[in-house]
Amino acid sequence: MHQIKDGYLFKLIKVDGDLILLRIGSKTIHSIEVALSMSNPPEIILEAVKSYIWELFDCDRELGDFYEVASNDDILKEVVAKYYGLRMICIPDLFEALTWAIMGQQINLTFAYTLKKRFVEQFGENLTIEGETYWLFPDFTKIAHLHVDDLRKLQLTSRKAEYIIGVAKLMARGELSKESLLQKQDYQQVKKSLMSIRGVGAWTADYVMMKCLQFPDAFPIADVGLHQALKNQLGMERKPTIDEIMERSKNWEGWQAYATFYLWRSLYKKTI
DNA sequence: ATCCAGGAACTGT
DNA sequence: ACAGTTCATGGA
Repeated sequence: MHQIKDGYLFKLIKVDGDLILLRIGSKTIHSIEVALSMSNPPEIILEAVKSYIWELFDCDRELGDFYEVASNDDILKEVVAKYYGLRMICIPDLFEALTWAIMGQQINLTFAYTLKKRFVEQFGENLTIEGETYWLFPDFTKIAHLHVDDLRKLQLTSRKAEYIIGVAKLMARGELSKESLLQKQDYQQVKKSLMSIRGVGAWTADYVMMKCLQFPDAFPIADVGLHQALKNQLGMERKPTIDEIMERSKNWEGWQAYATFYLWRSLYKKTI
């Protein structure tokens, strides 16, 4: 879905039917520089690219309050100092966010990435530039027509295949969209709507609200990665219980998604 | 081998 | 509302 090379992030997007490769860089900490594969793009495309980038990195978020909260929190103090400036890396496409969350349920991340790669390379569009191939996440209209067996071949379980095709069908019928979810604008209402979808429980709903709908207070509290990170940060020999996390996260009110994201980041040992 | 993964639906109480 | 069971498969 994306590649990082020479300090640039490459990402393929589709605007108005055109596939456009973005080369995203940042020369100073207060700027983002984007180059397009399309020459002389019209203004309307430039605007679409700008809003995409803005959403991808959650740029409307003012992080001052979060850092204020985190600097007074024993758990967050360290990760915030370490990854200062990190913003939520969002998944603007609702279908991608839901599908990815469903794929990743109850399996290790390595295998989840394998599944996603197979899914994308089987059903997604791609563009090859200078010998490098870039992929677009599959469109829900295409997935809506599939059968469970089509996804079983990729080693998705029958259940997950049903869930993913079900989500695609809901979206294809116009019964589920990012716009309609965002119109609710009340945390519990949005979460309830998401959880009414087969295959979407509390964890997935919160994950999607965090990574796609940009709720800074979304909190996938049952997440095992979060538990692992907390165990590490607190130097515990066991993972914390849900009750313990509820207690310790009281300070994070309003910023649970960012707290979770920074803690997830602490699990990723490889230095970029 | 054994445990467990960035869970959720289903079933029984 | 709540607890236990089933699904399902690769990574470490």
